Amino acid sequence: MPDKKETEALSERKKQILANVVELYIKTGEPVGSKGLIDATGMSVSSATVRNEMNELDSMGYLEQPHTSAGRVPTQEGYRYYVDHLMKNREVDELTKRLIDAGVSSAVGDPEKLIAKSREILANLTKCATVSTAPVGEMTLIKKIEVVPVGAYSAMMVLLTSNGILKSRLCRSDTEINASVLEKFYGIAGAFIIGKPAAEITPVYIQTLAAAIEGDYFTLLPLLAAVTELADSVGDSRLVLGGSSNLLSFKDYGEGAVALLEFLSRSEPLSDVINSSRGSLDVRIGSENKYKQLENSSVIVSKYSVNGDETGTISVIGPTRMDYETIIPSIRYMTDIVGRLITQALEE
Amino acid sequence: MPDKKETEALSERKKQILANVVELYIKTGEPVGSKGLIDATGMSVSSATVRNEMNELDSMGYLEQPHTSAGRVPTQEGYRYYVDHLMKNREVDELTKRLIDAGVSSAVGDPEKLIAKSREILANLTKCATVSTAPVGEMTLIKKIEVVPVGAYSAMMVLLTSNGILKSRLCRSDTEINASVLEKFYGIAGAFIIGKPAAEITPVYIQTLAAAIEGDYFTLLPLLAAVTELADSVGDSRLVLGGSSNLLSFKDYGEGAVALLEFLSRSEPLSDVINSSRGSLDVRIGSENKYKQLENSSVIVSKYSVNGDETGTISVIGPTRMDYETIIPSIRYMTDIVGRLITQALEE
DNA sequence: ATTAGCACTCGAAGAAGCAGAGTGCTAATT
DNA sequence: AATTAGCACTCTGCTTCTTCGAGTGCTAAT
Repeated sequence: MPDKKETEALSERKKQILANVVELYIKTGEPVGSKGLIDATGMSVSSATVRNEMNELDSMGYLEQPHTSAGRVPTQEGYRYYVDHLMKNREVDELTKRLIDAGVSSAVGDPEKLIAKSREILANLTKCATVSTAPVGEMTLIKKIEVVPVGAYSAMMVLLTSNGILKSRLCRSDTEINASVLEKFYGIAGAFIIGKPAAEITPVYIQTLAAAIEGDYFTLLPLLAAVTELADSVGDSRLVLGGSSNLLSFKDYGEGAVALLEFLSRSEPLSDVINSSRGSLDVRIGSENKYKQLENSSVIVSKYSVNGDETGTISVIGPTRMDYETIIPSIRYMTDIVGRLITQALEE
Repeated sequence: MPDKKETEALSERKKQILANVVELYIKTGEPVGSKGLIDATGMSVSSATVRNEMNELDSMGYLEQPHTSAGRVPTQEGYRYYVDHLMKNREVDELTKRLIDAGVSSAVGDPEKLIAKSREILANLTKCATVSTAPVGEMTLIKKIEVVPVGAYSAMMVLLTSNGILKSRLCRSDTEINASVLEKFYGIAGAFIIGKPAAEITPVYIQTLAAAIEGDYFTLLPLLAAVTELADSVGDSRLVLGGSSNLLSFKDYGEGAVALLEFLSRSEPLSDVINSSRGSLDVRIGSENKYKQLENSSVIVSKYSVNGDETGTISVIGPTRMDYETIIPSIRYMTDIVGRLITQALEE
C-alpha cells in the first residue's frame, strides 16, 4: 500500500529520520542503513526502531533501497519533501557571502561581465554546472548605436540594448566610410532601428529598408549588415553554460556524465528547461524536469529582477544528491545581488 | 639491445610496416597484430615475416606491446617517426576546405569572432579540444578609445587595439559625465594612453597620472578605471579553450579524462604549453610536452601571421592516437585563412 | 511502543577456469 | 640468406563460483 496520502502528516520522528537520511546521503553518497544513521547522528533510539520507521517511509515513497538489504536512499519524493518542509532554510554562510561580494565587485557596472562572473563564482562554490540567462526578452530594445571609423574603410560599431547588454564588432566596407555615409547611417538608424526590439532587426527587415534609403543602400549595406549581426548576437548571449566539467567529478553519474554534458551543451533543450521554471526560485528534482537526460539531476533556477521585472535567470545543475541546504541560499543571495547591481547600472 | 642508433635508416619495408601499424592503430584503437595487419592492408608477405620486422621495430623503440602476446602499439618515438618521415603530408580534403571556408565566412571582418569561430570549427572537425590565442603580444597597442554617454552618469566605453581586438563595457560615475569631462578624458587618453601597449595600462600606471590631471582626477577616475579593466581584458582574451568535452569520448583516456580536463581548464600551464612551441607548426607528442598530465596527449600548435608577424596560435589537443594525417593539414589551412583574414581586416 | 535476536538476501570482491589472440622460436622451404 | 609454416607458450578478458558482510524484516521478549 504505497502512497498513503492521508498519512501526509509525518510524525516528528519520521521527519527527523527522513531529514537525517537525506543529509547523510548527500554527504556520503552511500546508502544509509539503520545502524549507520544512529552512529552518525547520535539518535537515542535503537536501530530496530529506526528500521521500522524507515520501512514506513519506504512504503510512503520517500525512501527506497537500491536492492534488498542495502541501506536507504531518498527517492525523488523524499528530496522533494526535504526541500519543501524539512530543510532549515538557513541564511547564506558568512564566508560565501564574502566570496560572492568580493567576486562580483570586480564587475559592478557592466551587466554582461557581472553575469559571467556570477556564473563562474557559483560554479566554484557549488561544484556544479551553472547556467545564466542575460536579461534579454522579447522587449529588449536597441537603445543606441555608435559607429567610430578607424580607417577609411573600416569602423567599429557598438550597440547598446535597453538592459545594458553591449555588443561591438569591427566592420569593413568596400566604399569609404566618410562623414556623409555616417550621417546617413545615423539617420536611418534613428528612424528605423533605435527603439526597436533587437529580435526584429533581422536581415529581412533590413532589406525592407532598401526603398527608404534608395541610392545609398549599397554604401550603407556593410554597416547595416553589421547591425543585424550585433542584434542577433544579443539573443545569443541569452544562455550560457559554465562549470560543466564540475559534473564529471560526481561519481553519481558514472558513465552517464558524458551524455549529460552532451545534453547540456545543446542550447535548445537547455533553454527549454530553464524557461519552464515557475516562481522566483524553482527547484526541480530528477524527473520533474521533463527531459530523460536529467532524471538523475536537479535544476535550481533563480530569477533576478531588473527594475522590478524578473527578466534573467541564474541556475545551478547538479546531481539530485546535491547540497540543497547550502546551494539554495547561495543562489538566492547571488540573484539578489545581480539584480540589484544591474538595476543600479542602468539608472540614468 | 634497444636503441640501435646506427640503424637509423629503416628499410623500406620497415617503414611501410610502421606506417601501417600507426595508421591502423589510429583507426581502430586496438593493438595491431601481425595477422590483423596483413588482413587490413593486403601486404603480400606472411605474418611471420611481419612478426620478425615488428620485433625489430620493437627493439628499436618504435613499437611496443601493452603486454606479452598482445599486438603492437606505436610508442611515442613511433608516432614521432611517423609524423616526421612517413606521413603523406597530403593536402587538406576538399570537403573540410569547404566547411572551413563556409564557417569563417560569417565572421570575416571581426578578428575576435573569427578566432572564436575557427576554434569551434576545428573542434568539430577534429573531435579534439582546441585552444586559440588572440594576436596579442607585448606590442599590442591601444589604438583608439571612445566614450559614449548613455545617461547623465553612465557611458559606454570602447577600446580598440592595434590588432583588431575590440573591448567594450558600461561604466558609471558618481559625477556627471558631461562634455567637459569627456573633453578632459580624451585629452588624457590621447596624451597618456593611446599608442601605449595594453599591458602597460595598469591601475598603478593610472595613479601616476594623478599629478598630470590635478583637480579633475576624481571625476575622471571612474572612466580611467574602466580603461584599465578593458586593457586588462585584452590580455585575458589571449587564451581560450574549446571543445574540451570532445575528449571525453576517447576511450584512450579512460578515467584520466577528468584529470586532463581539469588540467586544461587552468590557463597558466596551458599557456605555458602553447607558448613553448617552436616553428610555425609544432607537433608535440606525449611526454614531449613537459607536463605529466599530457603524457597520453599530443598538442599541435600552429601559428598565424598578422601583417607578417607570427602573433597568434590555434592548437589542437587530443590523444596521442589522433589522426595526424588529416588534422595537420586542416589546422594549417585554418591558420593560413585566419591570418589572412585578420591582416585584411586591419588594413586601413 | 520499543528493542534484542536471528535467519535471510543480495551485491561486491576475489579465485578459478577457459578461450582466443598473438607472440617468439625452430626448422623447413625457396 | 631471406621467408614461411608450425608449434608451444603467455597473457588478457570473460564467465562462473564462492565467500563475506552489511543490512534487512520478522518474531518474541521487555
